Amino acid sequence: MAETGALPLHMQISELLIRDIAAGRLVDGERLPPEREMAARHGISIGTLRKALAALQAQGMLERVQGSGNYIRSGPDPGRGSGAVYAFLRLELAEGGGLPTARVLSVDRLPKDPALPEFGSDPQGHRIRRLRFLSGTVAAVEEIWLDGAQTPVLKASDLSESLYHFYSTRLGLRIARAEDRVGQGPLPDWAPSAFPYPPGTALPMITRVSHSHDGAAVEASWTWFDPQHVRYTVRLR
Amino acid sequence: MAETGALPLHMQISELLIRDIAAGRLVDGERLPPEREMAARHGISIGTLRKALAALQAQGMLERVQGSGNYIRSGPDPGRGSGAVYAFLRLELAEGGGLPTARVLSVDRLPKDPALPEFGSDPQGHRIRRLRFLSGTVAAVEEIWLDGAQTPVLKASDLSESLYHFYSTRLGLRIARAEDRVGQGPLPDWAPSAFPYPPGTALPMITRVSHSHDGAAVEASWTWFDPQHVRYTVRLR
DNA sequence: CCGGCAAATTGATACTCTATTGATTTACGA
DNA sequence: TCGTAAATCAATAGAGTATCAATTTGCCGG
Repeated sequence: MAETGALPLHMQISELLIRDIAAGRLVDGERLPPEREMAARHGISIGTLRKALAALQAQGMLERVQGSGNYIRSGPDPGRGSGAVYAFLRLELAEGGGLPTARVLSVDRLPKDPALPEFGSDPQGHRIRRLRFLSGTVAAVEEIWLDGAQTPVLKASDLSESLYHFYSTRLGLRIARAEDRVGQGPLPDWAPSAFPYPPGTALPMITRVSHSHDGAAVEASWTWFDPQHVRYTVRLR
Repeated sequence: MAETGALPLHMQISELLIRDIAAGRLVDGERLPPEREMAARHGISIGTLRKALAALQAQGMLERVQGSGNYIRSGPDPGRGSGAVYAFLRLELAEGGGLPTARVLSVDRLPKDPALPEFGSDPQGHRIRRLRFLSGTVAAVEEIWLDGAQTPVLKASDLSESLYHFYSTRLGLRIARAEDRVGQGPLPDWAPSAFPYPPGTALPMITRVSHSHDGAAVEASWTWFDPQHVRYTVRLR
């Protein structure tokens, strides 16, 4: 097992386990063998193994339960394609599908807009304004508010196409569930001219509240979409 | 090959029961054997079995009645008394919830409207036009088309508040899944004057295709709802 | 039909023992 | 100084066993 001159042992073990998870050999909810056994199998001390496991825990891939064992928590699969990354996106082109991309228009830390539904404990939030595209077609205008308590600073250059992916990998914040209410509302006047309607136009409007896995509401957003080209799509069963 | 450890017994039993429910081997309302018997059968202690049952209870899949027994509760969210009947209804009052009722405006057997999405094999369909209420508030206008092959005759007096319930009990037709696309569209001119918008108003509009449990699309519909008082609500997880 | 009672069943608690991770310390080698 | 090994003890979870409380259901008699 030990390779001289390579990574420290604990990193090698971490990497091994991460690869097993990414490859699907270790799946969400599975329990690892007891530490004593694992250490013996890899020919290393328990302390070293524990250092490796702690690194996985820090990445949210492992839940360690004192007295019970170590459980895989591979939640949003980090190795997967864009499917899981956009698990909560419900906008599609009218003819179906559409590859999502987004252009950030502004990011500001501000007092929360009182018109927003309740979320988070901080009176301030990070306001992100974006233009959403589906396969290059202008699709929607978004105003997203992340609770200020989640991070002191948020910069446009930090953000990735999928905000939820960014939250997960950079802030250690996993969105576990969300609630959407679709109605109608006037397009705001900050909407960019690339969006094909004048401000004030009554458009379909989504109000969303998103919750982390401990149940707390951490994000709220408004989205106005183009009803000529876009549909909010739901598959019910 | 990644090695895994065994899950604790109580988790194994939970998983077994969950799988039995998902596979239909345990159905809604069914009573489990007495705990003493179950524990003996699985070769575990009552305490351990009870821990497994408590987990199912926490997930809303089991109702435990002291002095009586443990009952499967695998239906839709138990919080909604007649929830099963309205499992596919996604309209709620803006402030949440709302008891759904409907008034049938007309029922006709007609050639299918070519603007409809494709469904069913019969060139004719039953067209049902309704006014939807939520807790007495006028909520939406619906035009529903059931494929003509599902029944030769459909009369307004036959229909119940929940069409899907009617389909199931009277036509032996179970709607297993549906697809909704929410956009915007002009209120049709047949809309009743009780609906608080003039015909032609751009309103949120749902286009739905419903499938029976053998996969066939058997019903299509359009719904226009009042964005002042009503929201199309989705809980995502 | 109602009330009482017995039997059956789950709810709750306590105790014991084993397995497992959490935490800390010391020592050694590169 | 960092990585690693090894040891020890603390704390928690899991599992088994036992006992009693509380509730439900069914049966029987008045």
